[in-house]
Amino acid sequence: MPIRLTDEEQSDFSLDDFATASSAGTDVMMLDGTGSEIDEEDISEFDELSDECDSEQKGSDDSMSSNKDKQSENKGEQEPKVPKKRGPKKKQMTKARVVKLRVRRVKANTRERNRMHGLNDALDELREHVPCYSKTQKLSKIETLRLARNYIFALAEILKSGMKPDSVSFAKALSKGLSQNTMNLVAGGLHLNPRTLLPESSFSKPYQFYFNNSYDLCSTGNATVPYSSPYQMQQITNSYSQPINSTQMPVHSVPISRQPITSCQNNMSPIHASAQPLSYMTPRNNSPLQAQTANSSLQMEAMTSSNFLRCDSSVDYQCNGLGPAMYGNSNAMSGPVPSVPDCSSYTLLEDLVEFQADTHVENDLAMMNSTANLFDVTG
DNA sequence: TAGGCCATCTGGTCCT
DNA sequence: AGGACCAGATGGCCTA
Repeated sequence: MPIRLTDEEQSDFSLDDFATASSAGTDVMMLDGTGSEIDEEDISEFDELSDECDSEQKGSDDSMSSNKDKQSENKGEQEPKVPKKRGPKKKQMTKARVVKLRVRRVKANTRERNRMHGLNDALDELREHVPCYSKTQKLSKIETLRLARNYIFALAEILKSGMKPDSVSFAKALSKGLSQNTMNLVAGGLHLNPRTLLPESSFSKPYQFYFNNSYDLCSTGNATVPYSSPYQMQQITNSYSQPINSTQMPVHSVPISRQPITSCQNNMSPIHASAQPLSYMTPRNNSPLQAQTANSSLQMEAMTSSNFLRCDSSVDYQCNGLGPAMYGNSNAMSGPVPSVPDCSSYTLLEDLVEFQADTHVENDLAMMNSTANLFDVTG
């Protein structure tokens, strides 16, 4: 039922009343002296109208038309004649028109507010589907979008390469271009020491030691024994992000993962044996040796840090039957590990996303396991 | 206290 | 014509 306002009633109808009626979906109709509805006017006159409103509020008793007349008279005395503006003649401003345009503006504001709420709702939904989801510490809008972009890239790379990245590389891929705070969240979500995501220049001395000494750890789980076998290096193009400038190397070398993805259910033979390693696994602007040693030191840091859990452990725990004890960290996993669906059935990115949506998580452990499951993708 | 983030208002433009 | 969309402006809140 629309609200019908006569000329007198319009002046008593406050903006709050308009807002209330508008948000309630109630139409407010303006009636002229004869009781018929007033047509809406050209909104381009709103500035002029506002000025007139202001002058009205200042207590001028003069009518608007006489005000205009006075203004034009003054102009005529002081300034040379200005050629008339083209276009339709502006209609005379009346109180009803002021109110009417105001109503239109209030309606538009309400629509805009609702539109932004819809946008924010969608963003909230997106927040729930990227790593590091937390109800208490929400990611900002821009960080959410960046993280989602990184996440999509990372998952796409996994699907493309069929190779399982270690958690540090995965975390670094997710953290590209994010603020330090969000980086910390990413690291926390993957149960890594946030320092592992710092650029190597900011490593403290012990980390620099690892960086300078090319340790490599066997990813089968024993954190105390350096992996001694030489491994292959391969030149790849970093397609994950554009180099900052052309003088910085667009080509990186990374070690090929020695642990191809295996089937969750039956430990089938390694797949994608000839697959390309993940291009985003390499720290940017590193020499091949730096890439190798930095990656190793990061793995060392991740595996030896007693306060942080490697995400890999849950992957292997669930998919290869390896328990967390294999990582020499008895505190690594606490409580029951949620059951894992058949990872071998997740062959498409959509399935991955759907899987994570279905397994919407409420806490870090569940989130970690859910994310960890995404490592295990079969072609 | 400066800076980041956010919600809201606003007017312009585009689309249906 | 009306609504959707966009970007600028503004003020409030929070945090380092």
